[in-house]
Amino acid sequence: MEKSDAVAALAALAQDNRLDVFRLLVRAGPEGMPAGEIATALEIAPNTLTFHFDRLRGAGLVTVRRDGRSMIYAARFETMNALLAYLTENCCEGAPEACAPAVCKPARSKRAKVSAS
Amino acid sequence: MEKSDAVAALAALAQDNRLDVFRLLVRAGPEGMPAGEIATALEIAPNTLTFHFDRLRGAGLVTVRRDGRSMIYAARFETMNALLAYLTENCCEGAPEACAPAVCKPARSKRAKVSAS
DNA sequence: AAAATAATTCAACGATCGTCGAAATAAGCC
DNA sequence: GGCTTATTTCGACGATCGTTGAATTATTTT
Repeated sequence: MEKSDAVAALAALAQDNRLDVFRLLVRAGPEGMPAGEIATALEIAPNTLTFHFDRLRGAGLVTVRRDGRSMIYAARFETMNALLAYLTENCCEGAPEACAPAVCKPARSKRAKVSAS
Repeated sequence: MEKSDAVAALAALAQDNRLDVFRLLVRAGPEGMPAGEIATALEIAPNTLTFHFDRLRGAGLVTVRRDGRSMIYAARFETMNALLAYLTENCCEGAPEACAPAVCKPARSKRAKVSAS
């Protein structure tokens, strides 16, 4: 992961609503969650949510697909792991054996009911 | 670590110059580095650097002490580890056994020459 | 005390951020 | 076709961001 990618991912997560959205998507697992459901769960206006999705998507932290009239957003664990790897890598330069790499995996393989925070 | 602390730390790291500063301080180890040395290493104006130090310090990622007319800044590994723990924790809810926690340690115990970038 | 060095403070600036309201687009339902 | 639902687009707004130049404070040196 490049430094600019890391900055983008950090910036994407460095905001209350977006961090909530991402955490919710992580808990929702790889199957993701429709935008409307996220909006009601976190009490964020739909248009504001779109704005945040754009930023998360720009940072590669989220994917979208259409399902009927719903947009299903899902966390990209690959990017999150790359970010964690980048951050730990920086801390361990010169002494890699002292550091434990971080791994981010979905909480559940099957979609599950998730409450807001 | 609280969510607001995590957002603060993420925001502090989500900027090119600040990420560079923090990485440099991590490599410098617990003994830290004088502000002027950082300024020349990264080619950042001293007043601009002060601005970024304030933000890093506000997020608890950095400490300062005075040494003569120099200000010595040092990375706070404790906070960085708390951030990494917070981020991985979010990814592992419901399946903690699937996740490896991240640890951030100083690269060297003794102060060493460090180049920019 | 005067001069030099190291860092901070302050006001200003354009740029980006996060939110809102209103309108537009997209897809399913009658 | 019209009607409803789901989401996005657009323009606007105040707020914060990152940088700069000039002035200031703190400390050491002579």
